[in-house]
Amino acid sequence: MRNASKFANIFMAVKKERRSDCPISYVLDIFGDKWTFLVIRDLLLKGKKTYGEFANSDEKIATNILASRLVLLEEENIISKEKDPEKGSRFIYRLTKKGIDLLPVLIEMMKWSAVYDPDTRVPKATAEKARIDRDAFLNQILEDLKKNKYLLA
Amino acid sequence: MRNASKFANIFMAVKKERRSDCPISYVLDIFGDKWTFLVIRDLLLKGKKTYGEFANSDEKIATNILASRLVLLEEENIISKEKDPEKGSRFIYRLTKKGIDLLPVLIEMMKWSAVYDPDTRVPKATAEKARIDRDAFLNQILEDLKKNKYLLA
DNA sequence: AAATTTACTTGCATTTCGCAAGCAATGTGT
DNA sequence: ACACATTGCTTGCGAAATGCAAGTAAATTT
Repeated sequence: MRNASKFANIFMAVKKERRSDCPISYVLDIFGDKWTFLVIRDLLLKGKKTYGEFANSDEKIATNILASRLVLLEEENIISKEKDPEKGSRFIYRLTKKGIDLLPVLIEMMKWSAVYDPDTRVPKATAEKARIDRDAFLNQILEDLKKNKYLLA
Repeated sequence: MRNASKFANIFMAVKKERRSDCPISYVLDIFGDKWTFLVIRDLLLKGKKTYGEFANSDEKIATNILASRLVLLEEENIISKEKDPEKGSRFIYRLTKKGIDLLPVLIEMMKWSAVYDPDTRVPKATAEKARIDRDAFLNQILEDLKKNKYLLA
């Protein structure tokens, strides 16, 4: 099958090949830009669920970028997409287990920013709780997720 | 001081303004690309210390990109740079405390990849240890760092 | 003093981003 | 039934970032 890749390039979306077999690089191959992790944040910590809600984030992601990232995240099985049963013109995006399991990464990012961002908006008490008992903090967020409560909502 | 920013633009490097006050966004404003975290990985987990070593990473970063990222990381006080006392044509890059404190983020990325990358190169035993006792795993890496031993070297 | 090592810089083609506008499907009001 | 709004995208295009190859400069070795 010599020209299999050339064939695929013409007729279908082709997964970019990874740059190395390193686990850090695996994450960056998916999340190595300024936007993709923000979508996860919105889903996990802000309770956003629709295209319009993502598009209205504080950071003002461009709609074409947003659309391409949602496709990528769905292809990677990090999010799923379904029609809103209450409104067919709307779609609900959800995190899969693979997506929810990014929470520890986000929490460590938050902890780092809480320490080193001089203008952090992470409240002292929140930073303390995350630092003192990380697992409890993490489980609290997961519990809240089931109840539609969100840390950064 | 009305035209302070215009003034600064002409005569000096200007920090890009942040997109929001969100702690995740703070991290992404610095690390939101496919390369910057790899430099941290090389310093923290591979024991690389020089420009040439970074440039020879598996992922083959372009030298102009590498140079720009090293400048950025130094500006952010995440790394420091000094002449190699044993060879003046060479520079040694080191992580500051702020840089070393990114280790938890890297570890969580590794853990996630160990679970979800079907071709992960993280050994089962390593993944297990990181999962069962994260703090011990983290401290082990920090101890190893002092002895110039590295997890991914 | 020539050759090599090391750390970059420069020029240029390619890719991605970012903004604004447009479009299609569904939903709503009259 | 028909216009208008909402929602989720797509398209076009200028600007910025990336990626590659080649070049430069300082220190080191031979």
